Amino acid sequence: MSKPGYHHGDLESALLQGAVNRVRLVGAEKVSLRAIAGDLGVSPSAAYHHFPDKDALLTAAGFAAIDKLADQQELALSMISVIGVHGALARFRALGRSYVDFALNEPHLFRLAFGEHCVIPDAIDSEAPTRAWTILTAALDELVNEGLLKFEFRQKSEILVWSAVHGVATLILEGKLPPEAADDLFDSLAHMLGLDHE
Amino acid sequence: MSKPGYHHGDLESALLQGAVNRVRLVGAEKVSLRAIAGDLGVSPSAAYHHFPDKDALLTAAGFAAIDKLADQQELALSMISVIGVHGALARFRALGRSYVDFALNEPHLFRLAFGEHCVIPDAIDSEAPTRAWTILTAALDELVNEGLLKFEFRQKSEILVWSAVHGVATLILEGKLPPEAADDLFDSLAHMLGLDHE
DNA sequence: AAAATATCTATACAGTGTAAAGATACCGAC
DNA sequence: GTCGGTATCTTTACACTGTATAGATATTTT
Repeated sequence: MSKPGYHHGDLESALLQGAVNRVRLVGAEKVSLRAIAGDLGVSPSAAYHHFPDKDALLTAAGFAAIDKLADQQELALSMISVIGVHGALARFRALGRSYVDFALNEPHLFRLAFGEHCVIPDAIDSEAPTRAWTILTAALDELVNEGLLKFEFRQKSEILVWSAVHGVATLILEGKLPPEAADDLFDSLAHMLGLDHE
Repeated sequence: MSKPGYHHGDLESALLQGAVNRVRLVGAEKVSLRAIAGDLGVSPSAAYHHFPDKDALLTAAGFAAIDKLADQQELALSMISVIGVHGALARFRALGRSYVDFALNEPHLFRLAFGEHCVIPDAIDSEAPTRAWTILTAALDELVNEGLLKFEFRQKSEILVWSAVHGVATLILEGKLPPEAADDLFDSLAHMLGLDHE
């Protein structure tokens, strides 16, 4: 499936992977199609049989990055096996931490994923909600089920929590807030949602 | 100061203004230095006597955009002359609205202002806080003075509020949340800060 | 007035995305 | 199997980009 002949075999996914790698290293604005093609030992024009243009390839890479974030979040969740109240709280916090950590550890992928590429039209009431959204709602559901979050606040909590966590992640990333701001924010969120002690 | 001779007279600020205009229209990634120079009837190389490279010019344009946002916020604030409790609440909300409106009305300027250009190192406890920060803290101070916001929550409210508003603005801008999410967020924030009725 | 300096132009070069045409390998129909 | 069609890849070419270098022109200093 990856024999080096005239035909590559699976150039499409190879290009995508190459694009992700390059973006990861130097950022989306500085990756060149020719470099990605060069890495694969392939002519620059070859890409045009699999993607309409460079922008489309980067967009695909961006969606891959979104998926990587979701993977990381699920991994972070899976590492907390505690059940009950403490588990729900720990998972809630871990969700925020993994989000911010991804932004700081993979700044270029994070920027691509949430930049002007990868614009999802009307996501929240879309019929195919994004994985990140599903993960978040599940965590909030757990908080409600444990009696930690009042049901009447749940709906609007979705927007508040995602916005706040995404905001603090990007503001730290772009140097507008110091790294400690993340934990402060988590404290505030937990407190204001009424998730404090016990 | 702007006579069309061999020497332009004030090329530096003209370039900056031209850069802002072009970014506003097509986005930072698609502006070319040559186009900006062309608009001014000037050779492409001329810019290099005023900015080290294209990136520096865009960065300067980004800081100009940050200033435009602050202008817009102050303008929004100035239009609310009510004093007392209701005034404090209205100003708090107007601050959020103008932030989100700027993002939606000037998406390209907003992206540039908060993108990887214009990275301010360690902003929050910097000795020269940004105007946006000053404006926000003033609004929160007013809430405290009016007895609407408990003093013990003020400090962390700064981070929470800015993060949430910035987050919802970018998530709406990039199609991850619907436009109505902004008002929902303001409601949540007001409610959770204890700023509800009366 | 002459010399020094700042500002701008002209030219050139390497690198970019991508369109067009030709080469090569695969795949299904006979 | 063989043949033709098609998908895939290469070659070549073009317009465009940022920017380095060297020369022209105006301004400022002496």
